[in-house]
Amino acid sequence: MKLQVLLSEHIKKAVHELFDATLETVEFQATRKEFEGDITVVVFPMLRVVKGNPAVIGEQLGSYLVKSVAQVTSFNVVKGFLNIVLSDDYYLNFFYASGPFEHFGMVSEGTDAVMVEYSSPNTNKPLHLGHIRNNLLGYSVAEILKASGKKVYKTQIINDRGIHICKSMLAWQRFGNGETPESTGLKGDKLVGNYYVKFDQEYKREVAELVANGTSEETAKTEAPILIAAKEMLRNWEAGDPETVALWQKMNGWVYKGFDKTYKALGVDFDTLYYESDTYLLGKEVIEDGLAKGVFYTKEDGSVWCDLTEDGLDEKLVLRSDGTAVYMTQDMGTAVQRIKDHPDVNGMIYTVGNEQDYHFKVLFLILKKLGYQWAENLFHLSYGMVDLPSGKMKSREGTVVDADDLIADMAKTAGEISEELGKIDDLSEVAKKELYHTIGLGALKYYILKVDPKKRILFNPEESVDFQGNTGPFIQYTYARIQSILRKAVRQLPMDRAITPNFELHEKERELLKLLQQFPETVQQAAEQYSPALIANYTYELVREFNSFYQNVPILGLETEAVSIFRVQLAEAVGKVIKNAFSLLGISVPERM
RNA sequence: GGUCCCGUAGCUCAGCUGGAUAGAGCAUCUGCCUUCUAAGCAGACGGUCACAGGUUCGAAUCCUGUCGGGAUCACCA
Repeated sequence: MKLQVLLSEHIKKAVHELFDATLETVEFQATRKEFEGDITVVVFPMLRVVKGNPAVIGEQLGSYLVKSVAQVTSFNVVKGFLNIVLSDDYYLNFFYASGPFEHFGMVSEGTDAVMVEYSSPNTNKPLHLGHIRNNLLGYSVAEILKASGKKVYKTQIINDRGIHICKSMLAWQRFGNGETPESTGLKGDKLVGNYYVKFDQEYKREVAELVANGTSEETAKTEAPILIAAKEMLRNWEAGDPETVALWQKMNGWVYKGFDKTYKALGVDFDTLYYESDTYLLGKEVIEDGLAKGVFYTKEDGSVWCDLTEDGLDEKLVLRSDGTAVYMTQDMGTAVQRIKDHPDVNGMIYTVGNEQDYHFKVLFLILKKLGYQWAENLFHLSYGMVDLPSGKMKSREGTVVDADDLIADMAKTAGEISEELGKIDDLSEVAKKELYHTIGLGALKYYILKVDPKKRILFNPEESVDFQGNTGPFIQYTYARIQSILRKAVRQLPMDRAITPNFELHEKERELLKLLQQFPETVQQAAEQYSPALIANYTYELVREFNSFYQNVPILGLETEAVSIFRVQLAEAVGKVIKNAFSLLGISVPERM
C-alpha cells in the first residue's frame, strides 16, 4: 500500500479514537529541508473538526503513529506541522522492491489512445526556432503520455497547399534556371524557402515600381503582377492542371526530404501524417450533420454559422456563402477523419502557438456541441512565441533562427567546451561528433522544455545556451559520472553479491531515495498537466541531490563493502531514473562526456 | 474597445489542488581538484512576489480592480 494512503488511514483512525471526530482527508507535504523528517502532516485543516491547539494535536497524532505504524520511527511538531520520520527499512524495502529501475516510472501501454499533433509546417520554407519549440513540446508530451500508460499516435498536418507554396513555385519557375537540391547542394526546404524570399523581394520591387508610376500603395499591393500570377497558379492547382500539380509535387518532395533531415536531427518522429491537400475539402458532411442537429444555421446568403454567444463567444462562420470550407470547417473535418482512421483514439492534443487560442476554444466547443464523445478530451497545447533580442521573428524578412543552423551551432559550442576540458581526447572523431550533437541538443531541448509552455521565451542565439546549472548538459554530465562510477565499481566490487542492508542510511541517501520514490507520481502528474517542465524540474532536483551526495560521501573504497555496494546501486538507480526522465523529454544521455 | 495569456532576485526561471523563514542557476564574492569526471560541491550577497483592495487561522498562489507587456477579435490559414 502506498505510504500516504496508509498514514492517512491511521490518522483518520487516530482522530476518531482520540477526538471522536471524522476526518475527510489528510493533507501531506514534503518536509522542508530545514526540519527533521520525511513527510509532513498539516494539522491546520483538521481544526475544523477537531477543536484544540494544533501543536498539541500534532503531538498526540505523532505518538499514535509511532506506536501503530511500523514505518514511522519518530516525529516532531513545529507549530501546526507534524513532521514524521520514516524508518530506514521503509526506504530500503522500497529500493529493493522497485529495482532494477529499468522501466521505473513507466506504465506499460494501455488501450486508451490519444493523438498528439505537432509541427504542422508550411511547405514553403524551412523549419525555424518556433517549430523547434513546437516539436519539442509535442514530442515530449507524446512520450510522457506513453509513459503514463496511453497509446499514442504522433501526427502532423502538413500545410502543403495554398498561396504560400505557389509563391515559391512561381519564383522558382521565373528565376530558378532549373535549380535543384542536387545541383545546388542545398537542402530542399532551404532551396524552396529561398524562392519564397525571392518572391517577396520581387513583389516588393513591383509594388514600389507601381507606386512610383502613380498607383496608390493599396492598389499596388493587390495588383502587383507577380501576386496576380501566384493567385492564378493557385487556381490552376485547384483545377488540377497537370503541369502545376507536377511542379507542386516536385518542389514539395524536395521540402519533405529537407524536413526529414531536420526531424531526424531533432530526434522527433511521427506515426501518421495528414496533408492539407487531402483534408482541405473535408468537413462538409460535418456541416450537414450540424445543420441537422440544429447546432448550425444558414443565413440568407447561404453561409453557415454557429452561434456561440450563449457561451460568451461570437457567432462563427463555418461555411462560406459560396459553399467552400474555411479553416474551421477543415479542422472539424480533419478531427472527424482522424477518429475514423483511428477508432481507438479517444482524445487529441494539438500543439499550436497561443495566437490560435481562440480558434481552438471555438473548435472544441463546436465539436462538443456536435456530440462527439471524444470531444470531451481535446486539449490545445498552447505555447508562447520565441522572441529574439532583436524582436519578433519574421520569415519574410529573414530574421528567423533556422532550425538546422541552430542545432549545428549548439553542437559546435558543445564541442568547443568539451575540447577545452579535454576529458574525451581518446574518443574517435565520429564518436566525438555524435557526443557534441547529443550535448548541444540536450542543452537546446532542456532550455526550451524546462519553462512553462505558456510563457514566451526570449532566445539569445549569441549567448547561446548555458551548460552550467539548471541545464541539459549539467544533467547529462551527472549521468556520465554515474556511468564512470559503475565502470570502476565493476572492477573493484563484487557487485553481484547479495547484500544484507543492516547499516544506517546516510542523510543524503535518504534524500535520494525520497526523490526516486516520487518519480512515478511525477510522470503521472506531468501527463495530466501535459507538462514536460515538471519532468525537467524533477530531474534537476534529483541531479542536484545526487551531486551533493557524490561530492560529500565516499562511494567506492569504503571499509564496509556492503555500504559501498549499496551506494553504487543507488547511483545506478539514479542514473536509470535520469535516463528515463530524459527520454520523456527526448534527450539522450551519454556514457561519457 | 471585447476576450485570453504573462508580470517572482540585476538576468533566466521553479514554486503542486492556499500552509513553515518565497527557491535554483547565471552574474559578483569566499573556500574546495593527490580519493569515484571541478560541465562539480560548500557558502556569502541579492526579493515591497507589478500595484491596490477582498476572501481566511494563513495568499506569490483564490476573487475584484488598476498599471505594464503580448496575443486575438476576417466569407485568411
